[in-house]
Parts: sequence; structure tokens; C-alpha cells
Amino acid sequence: MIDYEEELNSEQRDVVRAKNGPILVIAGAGSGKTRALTYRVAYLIEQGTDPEHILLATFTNKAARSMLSRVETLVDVDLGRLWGGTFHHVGNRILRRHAELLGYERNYSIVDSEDSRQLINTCIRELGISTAKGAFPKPGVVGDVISLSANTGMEIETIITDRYRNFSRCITDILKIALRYRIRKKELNAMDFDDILLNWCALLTDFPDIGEEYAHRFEHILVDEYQDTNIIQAKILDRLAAFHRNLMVVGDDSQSIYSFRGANFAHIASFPEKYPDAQIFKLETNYRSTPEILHLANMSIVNNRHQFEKVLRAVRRKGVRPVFVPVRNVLQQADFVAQRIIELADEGVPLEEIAVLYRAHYHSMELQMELVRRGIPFEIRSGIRFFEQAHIKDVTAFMRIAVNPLDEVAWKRVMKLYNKIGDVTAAKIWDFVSSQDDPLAAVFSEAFLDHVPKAAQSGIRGFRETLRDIRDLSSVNILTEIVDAILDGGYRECMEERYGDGGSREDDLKQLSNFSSDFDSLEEFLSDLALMTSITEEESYRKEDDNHRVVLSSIHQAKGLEWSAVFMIWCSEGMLPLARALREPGGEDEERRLFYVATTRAKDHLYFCHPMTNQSENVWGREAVPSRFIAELVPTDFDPEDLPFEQWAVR
DNA sequence: ATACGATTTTTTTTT
DNA sequence: AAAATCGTAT
Repeated sequence: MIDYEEELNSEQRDVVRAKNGPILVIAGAGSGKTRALTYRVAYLIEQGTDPEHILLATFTNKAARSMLSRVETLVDVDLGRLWGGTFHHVGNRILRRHAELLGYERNYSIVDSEDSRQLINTCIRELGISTAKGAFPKPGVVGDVISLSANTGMEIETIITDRYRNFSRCITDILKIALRYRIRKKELNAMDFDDILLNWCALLTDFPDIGEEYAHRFEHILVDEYQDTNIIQAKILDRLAAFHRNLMVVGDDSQSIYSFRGANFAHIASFPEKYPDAQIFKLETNYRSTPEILHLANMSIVNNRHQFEKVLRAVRRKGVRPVFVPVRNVLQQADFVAQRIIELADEGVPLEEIAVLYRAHYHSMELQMELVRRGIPFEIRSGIRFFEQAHIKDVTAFMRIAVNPLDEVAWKRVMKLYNKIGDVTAAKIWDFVSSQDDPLAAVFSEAFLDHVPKAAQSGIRGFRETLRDIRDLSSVNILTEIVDAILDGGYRECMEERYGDGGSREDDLKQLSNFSSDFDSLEEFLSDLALMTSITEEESYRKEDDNHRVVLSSIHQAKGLEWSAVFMIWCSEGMLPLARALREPGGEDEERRLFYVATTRAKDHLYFCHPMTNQSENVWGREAVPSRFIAELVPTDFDPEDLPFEQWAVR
């Protein structure tokens, strides 16, 4: 039995033991919402709900896993059948079962953003749209427009007039591309990230019996980070909860930072309108941060209008005031942060309790170099993700061909790995292969070689061998040897040639291979890869004393985490708030929420760095202005005592 | 005609 | 640093 009185505060207890029905939980930063959610799941199971009938939707797969493993220690029940993970993850799981209904094969591929950009590029060229003359958006931008339209349910025309005004001349072309892109994806038997949500929603709506089946199945639905869900996700939830109506959503409108993905914190505000009988709870006690840090965060977020009433109360004892540190330039910034990290470590703060946060990946370049120079171990949680690295994508492209021979993007990627094959030849080979009734069998036919130029023949013969090996291994589900087969099939040399550092990349592939052992089929492995960001989560393959590292992270990726000491670098106008983001509607508020999320990650120490010159602009160095989010904290009747931060001068 | 290397430009955030 | 474009060698 769980001792709820002992382990939860009264706010949390009310949530955990709330009676059934729609429930909205407004949970401030650091108020233990994960704890409440975890105990709620345990409580439901204790009350006799079968885990199979619970759906726990989280923002990352990692969050789901860590919550569920906590639940497992609370109630001694196997949660293997509980539906937990991101919307995309759960959606994929459901769609695999019903893919045929929607006109896909069951073995459909999932294309990530790089693949999708690639495919859009092909569409543009196929349509013969000239991008050279005048300003035409890059394939990536076209992809953003299409994706935003999908995630907000707004027409592409509206998206362009609202946020991409300078491309309004291109609307007809973009519409053509969007249409073609959609057709092409279907031909490739592939879904992009948005399709997973859209198709899931369509499945529940257009096939009432299936919608009902799932609505009956999920007795309880719990949603974390509700402020970052978009309209399609909200619609999916409405359908799934239509029968039992036990929908608990947890979120904080002040921490909504994903509007670029169609998230809209207005959803959370309108939840009570949609569910008039909803019970509303608030978690307002903050256990994480010192009163000083919380005070600063509160002072900042009140500058945003349109938010839920809530006051975060600190329970921790008095600590030190946050510090604002103007520095001369990026180099001095890197120097200061590194120096201060060493001092904190000397004071007894473990390195893994220190984080450096920034708005955009490239903001951390100089710091990385400085940390390397000083031998301070660190871990980067931003930038190119594990599965997006070229060599990982190369290897998985081989696998994708074996699983879904219609995957054009994978085909072309693999073909171009071989010498003497570029865009044109790859397209020719693909044209031949895709025109055959059985594309895989065609590879082994004599006719296949006729479509390959002489110079590339030997490499392509190797490809046939490799593909045969992959198919043989996957048919008996020996996944761990597939990577070796690809490496031995000539990819090892190819990798060395193309990327230089073959050794460390081969290590990555070893890791990928180890990871594959957890899966029952190649198909399942691939779709999970596409929906995941990193492999290192909770994996304890690392050496014991290797866990002490400073974390470098984008603010977005820092969501939900906490550290004793947090450094925010580049707190300058143009960088935070990011100039580009300010141009979006509602941009300033969203940037301020980012600032809020970042500050509330800190438990004890908080530092804001502001480089006063921005060298990257030109050689002379341009004046940089402190971030408005810092400046606005200074009261008009200035009294140093009232300042929520103190200011340091460095050297 | 095609492949591939050099050059230029441009950086948000993520499933 | 990576992507897109441009120019040259095969």
C-alpha cells in the first residue's frame, strides 16, 4: 500500500485521489507535477484499473519510461501493457494495426525532417519550379509551412499571409508542392511526423467502430505537458476520451514553448469550456528553487498578459540572489562560465548538477572549446541528435529498403553512397526498381545491372550482397548482426572515405547494434528510432565515474529538468529573445516563457551572461544590448535592494 | 552528361 | 557547421 499522506502534499494528494471525470491540473514549475502524475497512475492501478486500459501521453519517451519505472516500484505490477509514450509513439503503435484502412501498407516508413526536406526538394524539381530567380523559400522552409498548416489545421494560404508574408507571391507554387508531397509520401508508403498525428486522428474519426474500440479501451487517459499539445492532439484526446471521459491533463501555460510546432497554450485555457464538468486543481508550491530564483521568475513572467492566475510559493530557505554578468565578448563569457564551474565544483557542487542553457545550438560553440581546453567533462544535449547523424542514417537507410522497398528516400541515399553514383544515376536506378512489380526481387535480376553505369558496377554488386544479408538476418530477427553485415559489405571503407573519423563512428554503430537487441523486429526497431532522440537515456553502459559531467543544453531540451546551478549564456537582445522569433506573432511572449522555463530550472545558483560585443557581426564587434528580459526586471524607481539579481563585473 | 569538389550563405526551438 | 549552389574534371 502506498502512504499517500506521507509522500505527497495536500495539493498533490487531491490530484492523485480525485474522482473520475475530466480533470485539469495547472502545475507551476517545480511543483511536483511529475510526482502527482506518477502517483495518480499508481493509485488507479491500486484501485483496480488494468494497466492495459491506461494511456499516459508524455512529451518525450524518456519521460514516460522514467515515470513508469517509478510506478513499478510503487505498485508491484508489470506495466508492459500500459500505453505510455509520446503522441507519435502511441499513434504509430495504433496505426501499424490499421494502416491498410488508410491506404498504407503495414510496413510504412517514417520519414524524419531531413528525409522530408529531401523529398520536398525532389517535388520542387519534378514540378519544374524555378527557385533561382527571385526569392523562393528553401525546401526546409516550404516543409515548415506545410507542417505548420498540418499542426494548426489552418490553410497554407493563411499560414503564408500570417507568418511568411514575403513568400505570398509563391502561394500557388507552394500549394502545388504540398499536394505533390502528399501524393509522393503515399507512393513511398511513408508517413512524416505530422502524418502520424493526422492519420491517427482520421482513423478515429472516419472509422467510427475503430474510434469506439479505442474509446472503450482507454478507461483513463493522462496527459503531461498539455500546454505543448496542438489542435490535432487535443482532437485525438477528445475522441479517445469520448466514452469514459476520464481525461486528466497536466500543464503550465507559462511554460508553453512549442508554438512553432503548432502548440497553443490557449487549449489549456479553454479546457474547462470544452469540459464544463472538469475539476480544476492547482499545484502552486515550488520545492525546487530558492525564493530568490522564484522571485525573479515570477517578476519576469508577469510581463506576459493572458495567463492563468497562479502564484508560485517557495518553501525552500533563503539562498543567494541570481547574478547578472556582463562580459566583454563570447570568449570572456566562455572563460567566465568555465572558471565559475570550477569554483562551484570546488564548493562541492557535483558537475552533473551544473547546466549551461542557451537559445540556439550554435550559441555554445566557444564554450565547448573552452571546456575542452580546461578538461571539464561535459555532455551536449542539443545539436545533431544521435539518430540524425549521417552514418546512422546511412545504415538505417539500408534497413529501410529491406523493410519497405518503396522507400525512395532511403533508396537514393544508399545508392549515392557508392562511387560514381550521384543524383542522376540514383534516380535512374530508382525509376527502374520502382517500376518493377517486386522491387526487391528486381535487384537480383540481370536487368538491374543494366541500369548501373560500368564504373559503379562493382560497388552495386556489393550492395546486392548486403541487401541479401539484411533480408536473411531480419527474416529470422537477428537484428544485432545487421549492422555488421552493412559494415562488412563495404560501408566501413565508405564511411572512412566520406567522414574521416571512422573509428568513433563505428563505435556509434556498435551502440546502435546493441540497442537493436531490445527489439523483436526490424520494422519495430526502425519506427522507434525515427521517433526517438537519443540512445543514451538511462542506459548505464557508462563507467561509474563517467557520470560527472556538466550539461550543455538548449532551453527547449531542458524542459522538465533541474540542476543546482544554471548558467544562461547569450542573454542579449537578438539572441534571447532571438531576433527571428520576435517576428512571429506572439513571439515576444513565447521568448519570455523560454526565459521563464530556463530560470525555473535552477535550484540554488543562477547566472545570466551578457556579452557586450557581438564579434560575429563584423570584425570590429558590434555593441550588444542586454536582453529585455533582464532589463525589464529593473524597477523604474531604482533601488539596488529591490533588484531581483545582483551584478558582477568580470576582470 | 554526370560526379564531385569548392564556394557561398545562413543558422531556432523538436516529434 | 551544414546545406545549397556553383564550377570544374571526368
